[in-house]
Parts: sequence; C-alpha cells; structure tokens
Amino acid sequence: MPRRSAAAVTASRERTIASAVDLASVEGLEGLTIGRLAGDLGMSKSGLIGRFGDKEAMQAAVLEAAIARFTETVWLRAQDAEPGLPRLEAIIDRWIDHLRGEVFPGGCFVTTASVEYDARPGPLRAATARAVRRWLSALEHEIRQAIANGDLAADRDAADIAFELHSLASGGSVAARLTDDPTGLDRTRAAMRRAAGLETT
Amino acid sequence: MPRRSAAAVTASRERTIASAVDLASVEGLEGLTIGRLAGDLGMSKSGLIGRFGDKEAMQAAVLEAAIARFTETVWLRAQDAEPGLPRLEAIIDRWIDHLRGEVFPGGCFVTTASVEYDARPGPLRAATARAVRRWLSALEHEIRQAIANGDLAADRDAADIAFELHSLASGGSVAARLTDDPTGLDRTRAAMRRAAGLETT
DNA sequence: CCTTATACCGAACGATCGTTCGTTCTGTAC
DNA sequence: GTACAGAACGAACGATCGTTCGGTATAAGG
Repeated sequence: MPRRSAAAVTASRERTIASAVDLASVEGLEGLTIGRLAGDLGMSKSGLIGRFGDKEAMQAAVLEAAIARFTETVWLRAQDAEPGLPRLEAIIDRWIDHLRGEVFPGGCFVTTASVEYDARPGPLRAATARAVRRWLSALEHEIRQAIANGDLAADRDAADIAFELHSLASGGSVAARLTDDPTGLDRTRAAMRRAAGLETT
Repeated sequence: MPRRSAAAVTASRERTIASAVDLASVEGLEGLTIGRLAGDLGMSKSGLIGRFGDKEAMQAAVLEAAIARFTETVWLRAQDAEPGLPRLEAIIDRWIDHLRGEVFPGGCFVTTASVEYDARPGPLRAATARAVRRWLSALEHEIRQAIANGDLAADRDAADIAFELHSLASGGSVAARLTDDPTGLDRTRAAMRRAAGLETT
C-alpha cells in the first residue's frame, strides 16, 4: 500500500497536474519539461515521472486536465440557462470570462495545443482534435436547438456558426494577448454575439 | 573576401532561411533546432550558426522572412485591386489561398509564433506583436477606405472589423488543419466576407 | 606571390533533455 | 515482528541542446 492514503495520493497527483497545467499553459505542452516541473514542485525528476510512467503520458494527463478545466468553467456553468439561444449566450459569456480571467495563466490551453499539434501527428494531436471536435459538436447542438426554438434564422448552417464562434474565440484571445490589447476580448465577445445572431449588447 | 561572390552568399543564406522557415512552420519557431536544421541542410552546426551569430538572431531572421513571405503572397498581390472594398475582397481571397496553399507546410507561421510568444516576453514576442499590429493597421486602413467610399456601413468600427477578420483567419485555419476539416477554410472565407459586409458568394 | 577576409568544418564545452536503475522510507497486512 | 507495496530519491545513462574555438580551404586585393 502507498505510504499515504489513496485519497491523499490522488490529491497530490492532482496538485501535480494542476501545476503542470499552469506551466504548460505558458511554455506549451511540448515545452513542458520534467526537470523544470520537478524543480517547481520541489521533487526529483524520477519521482515525478514515476507518477505517469512516461513524458507523453504526463502530457496526455495534463491535456486532459486542461480540457476538464475548460469544460467545467465554460460548459458546466452555462447549463442552468435553458437550452437554445439563452444557453448559447451564457456559453459565450462564460467563454469570454474564461479567456479574460486567470483560469490559464498563459492563455487558452486548447488553442496552444491546437497550434502545437496541428501539423504534427501523434496521440496528442489526436486527443486535441477530439476535444475540439467534441466542443464544436456541443456548440452545434445548442445552435440547432436555438433554430428549432425559432430564436435563430433557419437559413444558416449550425456547424458554420459553431466553427465561426470557435475561430473568433481562439483567434481573438491570442491576438488580444499578444498585442496587449485590453479591448480585444470585448471585440471578440461582440463578434461572437453577432455571429450567433444575438443583438450586440 | 568570401570564397563565393556576395550575390551567391546572399542566395545561399536565403536558401538557408527558406529551409528554416519551412521547418519552423511545422516545429514552431521555438522548436527550431540548430542541429536539426544543419542536418537538413547538410552542413555543420557551427557553419550554420556562424551565418547568424546567435540562435535568437536566426529565429528573428526566420520570423522576418516568414512575415515577408506572407506580405508578398497576400498583401502585395491584392494591390492591383482598387482601394477600399474591392481590395479588401482581394485580400481575403489571397489570404484564404495562402492558408489553403502550401506557402507554409505547417500552417500560418505568424499564428504559430503568436501562440508561442503571447505569454512569453522577449524580442521575438515584440517582433511578432509588431507584425500583427502592422497587419491589423493595413486591414483597418482598407476598411476605412471602403467606408469612405460608401461601400461599407459607417456605423461599424474599422478596427473591430480588422480584428474580427484576423481572428477568423488565424483561428479558422488552425481549427481546420487540426480537425482535418476540408470545408473549414470555405467556412472561414464565408465568415470573413460576412464580417466585411460582403454578400456571401 | 603573398596577405587577408570569409565560409565552413570538426571537436569539444557545459547544460539539460528523458529515462533507467538501485535504494530508502513509510505505511498497511499478515 | 516480519513481509510487502508503493512513493520518492539520488545517481547515472546516452542523446541533444546552443555555443566556442582552432584549423582549413577559397577567392579577391596588393
């Protein structure tokens, strides 16, 4: 048995992953380094890697945790709005808050991973693509609901709108952060509302 | 004097940079490695780095060359369209062609650099930000011209539209490439035309 | 012919990379 | 009390990182 209880071990592992997520959000998932992370956590390289077995397994765990963090702060908190346009509106607001806030110190994690792996094959690319596709599907589902409710024009393709929202959010947050433009996310929010057929408020 | 003529040296240096741009477009500017690039070029590490002096100087030269490649294939080729909305339309088409084509084997270079440096200070971040700001200004200038010509509604902010076009292009190309979505860039083009006030054709 | 400047090479530098060992420590089970 | 499981450690591995240095070949200027 472990020298700590199972619950404590899990908590320690999750704290490890949380630190890794923060570090990788700045340095990138590929720039994540066992030595650097071990130093930040005050433990040895071998002790750290022993928790995952592999560097790639660690990266996968970090990616999964980052996706969960996103889902929790954006999707989950919008679920009490009623399905369709209201929920879509809530998603956009939570999304912007998430990009603005300090959920990830280095900007949207999935966007970083998308750029890192969009031209490089491997399991991490597959996992990232899976997450993006799943998110696009979730958006599309809500848009379809809004169209069915008559809250959105029926002549537009739901997948188009979903793709556009995702492009605006990921592209806008990167540009705003890079150019130190404090109004960038306001612009992004307005553009997303316009793309979703919401009056610009 | 060099053992080759100055012109030949320049050509060789430019061929070196061109290779480096292609490699960095896949691996990232930060993932660019002297050893790897030297191997690809069939020369020694010391011979390669001697051309630039520094790795960071090499990265800066590669970034500059990539920006020039973008400017040449997108901005320059749209200059024969008349200023204002026609030129903006031409820019969008060249832009999409550029993202679709094989100008960069690993996707839009500036987008990759933007994500790599958006949370990491240094001269490379500054250079990337400068390029993005300059591009946003160029777009904004054309949009202003279109508004002055009466081709675009005067109630919208030119900087907003420029920012939106940039977000759509960079976000859309990454998502399309990552998810292997062949229609992604068509969607991006349609969204950009809609954002620019052009009828969707 | 001789000097000089330059491009490139090969070798080596210390640092860090990811990974693999053997060991130690600490709880739990028998 | 003894055996065992699991977590973490320190040390070392080969590989690669960026960089530095001395030497060599080449081409132009005198």
